[in-house]
Amino acid sequence: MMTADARTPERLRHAPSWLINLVSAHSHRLVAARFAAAGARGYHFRLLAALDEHGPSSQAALGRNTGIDRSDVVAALNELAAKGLVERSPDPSDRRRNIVTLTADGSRHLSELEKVLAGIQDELLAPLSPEEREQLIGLLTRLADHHAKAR
Amino acid sequence: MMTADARTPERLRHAPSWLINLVSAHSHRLVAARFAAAGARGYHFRLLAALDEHGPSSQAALGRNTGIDRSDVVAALNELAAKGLVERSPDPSDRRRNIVTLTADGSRHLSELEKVLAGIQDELLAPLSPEEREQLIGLLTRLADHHAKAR
DNA sequence: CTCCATTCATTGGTGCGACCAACATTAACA
DNA sequence: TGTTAATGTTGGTCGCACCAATGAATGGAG
Repeated sequence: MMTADARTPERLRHAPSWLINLVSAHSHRLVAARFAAAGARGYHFRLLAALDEHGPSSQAALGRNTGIDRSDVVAALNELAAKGLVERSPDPSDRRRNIVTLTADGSRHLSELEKVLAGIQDELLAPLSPEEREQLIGLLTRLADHHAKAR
Repeated sequence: MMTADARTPERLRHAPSWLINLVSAHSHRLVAARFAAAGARGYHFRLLAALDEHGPSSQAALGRNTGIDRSDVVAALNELAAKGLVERSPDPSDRRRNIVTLTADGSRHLSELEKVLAGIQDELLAPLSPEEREQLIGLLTRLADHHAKAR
């Protein structure tokens, strides 16, 4: 389960990497559980969101836009296509590519997942005031941006 | 790879769960890489640290003190024992238990890993000022504690 | 003191996320 | 044209978290 109570080695209690991992693990549990209840997982949401944002895309583009490995994109798309949330068709102008399109069902499913996600944010940040939430988001954004640039 | 650049669906860019995951993924990559270079992984460090802190312990106690599932404790201890970092001996006063002890080598290895970890913290928080680091640690600690109590 | 529930170590799974290597096909370019 | 690069796909690996079941051993309730 992993809590931060007695079960955390003392030297780790204040190590940022540990704290981040703890909170991340918790958020991951929340996401996994709620998404599973909706018949989805993280990769699905990311892909659907990218499709909704950028419109029909090749699989390679999807990988780039979501940070998901090409090979994992294949697997996740198979799952999404099996559920009719997404459609794959060959790109006539480049026969290497598939054009992946969001279906109406996929769109609907994405909205669901968005609601689920919003609920999770609230639960995750429950103990923080609105100002503190802003602070946290700001700090994390800076960390993320910094490390994103670095590679 | 996963950066926060163009490759992040817009609706996720400001979702705390996403940010936390991004930063966590980055920290995880750092930890995994550096620990692997030292021949270890996260579970190893946690177990060694718990042993150093609480002294010789049963495997169940180790699981409790580290938040690692009992079954995973077994596997990780096998690896540590194979490297002579840890020793398993039957508890004479309770024959169900093993008493796990940190060896001198284990102690040395733990110190190494501690240095590695310290370096990672610096790198992870590089873009933040000392005050901001305190802020972040404080906020994360509150989140971790909150969610730890809740279960 | 006996029976039952609990604890313990262990085995063997599952799932998710993140990676990597290799391959055939197709495009782009020098 | 010949070579380099991109694309989709297959088939792995690893780390972390978690679950179910089992046999051995213990402790507590009656």
